[in-house]
Amino acid sequence: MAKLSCANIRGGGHMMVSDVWKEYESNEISHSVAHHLTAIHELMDDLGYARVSDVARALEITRGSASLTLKALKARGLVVEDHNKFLKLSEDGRRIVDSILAKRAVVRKFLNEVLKLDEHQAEVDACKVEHLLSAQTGGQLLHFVRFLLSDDPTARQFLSEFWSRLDQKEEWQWPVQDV
Amino acid sequence: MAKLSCANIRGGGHMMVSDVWKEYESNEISHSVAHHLTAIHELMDDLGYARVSDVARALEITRGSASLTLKALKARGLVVEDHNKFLKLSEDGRRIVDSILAKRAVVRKFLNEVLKLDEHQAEVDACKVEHLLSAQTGGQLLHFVRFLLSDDPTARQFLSEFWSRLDQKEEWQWPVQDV
DNA sequence: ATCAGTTGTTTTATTAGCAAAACATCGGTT
DNA sequence: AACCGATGTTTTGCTAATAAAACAACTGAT
Repeated sequence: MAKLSCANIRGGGHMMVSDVWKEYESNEISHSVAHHLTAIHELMDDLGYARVSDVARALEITRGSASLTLKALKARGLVVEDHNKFLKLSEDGRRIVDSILAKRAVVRKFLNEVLKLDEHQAEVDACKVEHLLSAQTGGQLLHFVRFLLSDDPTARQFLSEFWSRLDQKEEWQWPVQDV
Repeated sequence: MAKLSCANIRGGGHMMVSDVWKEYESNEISHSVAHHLTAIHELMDDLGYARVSDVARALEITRGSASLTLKALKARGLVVEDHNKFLKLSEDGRRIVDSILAKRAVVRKFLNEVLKLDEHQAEVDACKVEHLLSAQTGGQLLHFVRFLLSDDPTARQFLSEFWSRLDQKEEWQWPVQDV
């Protein structure tokens, strides 16, 4: 029978044979790491600085937890620390945040402006998914959404047709399988 | 400043104040749990039965790990055990698997048949995301994909226009933000 | 200068998820 | 009966991510 497992089920544990080829890339960005990094980014925008405590407050976790995670991120070279405990994204860290925010933005836009899910739902689902999508998927989705929401008459016509059908359902149920 | 955290960052830890309202729902389905449940489902289809060892083999984890996880799932009432150690999904378990597989199928179809990502990439990304999407998102996406891939001339025209533009790019880069 | 509040770190403990290894059980061979 | 292989469980240990609590260091007001 077919292998059931997908790319990365494991949360922790040791390196496996199939992972050896990226042994010292360690490129995996967990949900937690994604949020620590984006928190620093947004804090820099909002406050002009980001300390351990600020990150902890933003993420609603204890300072101790943030301290540990951020220590690991400094070790990974994604975050750098000021002479006075002020945090900043490294070049690598910024690249990661950029790609995450880009994916989050395009997913949110698609869910909200195309599928017409309410903003909160769109935000929540985009947040869950942002760090998991491949660059390919993110890129293609971006092209799709851009064209879909462009002035192109084909796109406008398609969308208005789709939305009018959506309105007619209103009460949709959630069928299974066999899409 | 705005709260940065989204629905469920936490991996473990205790129940938080904001979670109390669903204290004994414990509805969260982790990636791991999703795969244990779907493994049982597919094993029933393929072999006609599913034991701890079969699940472990399918997921490529040790029997010990599978044994522990499945014990927890029995305790949660999602999996039931035969008089002779044969596993089966409960009614609740089946409902969860159905919704997961439905979401996986529609996401895979969208990524592969609309965004034209190769099957492997589509499968991997769908697998990562399947258990995270809300029922609303899954439902709306289903309607969207159905209409998009239907015979409707508006949809056909839109898709062919989108694809022709995709072909003209071919080498796309991955810009940031400001979608 | 002292005292309170904020900040950062460390230590201890928890949970989820895994591996590895030891163990027990059952079933069929020989 | 003895053995081998497959199966299921338990124990121990690991990582990631958290909380909680203790601690140290700095900051500011009085």
